[in-house]
Amino acid sequence: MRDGVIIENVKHVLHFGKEAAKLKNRIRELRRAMGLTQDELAGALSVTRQTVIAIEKGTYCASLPLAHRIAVFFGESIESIFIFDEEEQ
Amino acid sequence: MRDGVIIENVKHVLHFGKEAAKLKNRIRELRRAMGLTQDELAGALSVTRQTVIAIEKGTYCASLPLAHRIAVFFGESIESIFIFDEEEQ
DNA sequence: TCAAAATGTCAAGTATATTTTACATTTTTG
DNA sequence: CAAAAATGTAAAATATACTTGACATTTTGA
Repeated sequence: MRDGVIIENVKHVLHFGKEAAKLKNRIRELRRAMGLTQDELAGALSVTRQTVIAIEKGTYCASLPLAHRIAVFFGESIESIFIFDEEEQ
Repeated sequence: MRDGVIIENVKHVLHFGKEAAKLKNRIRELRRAMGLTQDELAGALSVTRQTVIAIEKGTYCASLPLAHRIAVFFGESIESIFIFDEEEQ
């Protein structure tokens, strides 16, 4: 036990976007319609491929700035690309 | 020096939304037009008053789900409430 | 068919958004 | 003017978004 020294080492427990579950999007569909790969889209949006994967899968929500870049890139509005499940009471 | 044990205790350095600088919004204006207090708006949006303050001031960006709730609350689109400075080349 | 390209997964780190608490300043109003 | 209400500020914690790197599986095409 070495002198009673305790080092707490839990940096962050694994999270998984609670909100994201409610938020679907049409990104995969739009990306494929343009014949783009995830990597190419990631480049166009200045994010990593992991981010594209996570957002397409709904693992978590895009930030507002990213949502805007996505909307601009596909020439549509944020609200037409991201579908908010209507149970906001 | 007590036996060479080093406990690093820097949890997180202070950040300040880099993106937020580019993102202005009309929330204060819209809130006042409805005669609402920050606290009342916060309640209506299910966030704290601090969050309303920070977003009105542009300290950081709202998340996409919150941006959506704000848009619904004021009956406008996300893009009409949040103004993205156009230097997204 | 088999190699390359595309997609998926996992883990740990960094960045940013949001909360909580507490107090200070400004604005409103009796 | 003084009290109350509204707004501002600050620090530390938690939640979520995004990155990096490494490797596994699926899909595609010569």
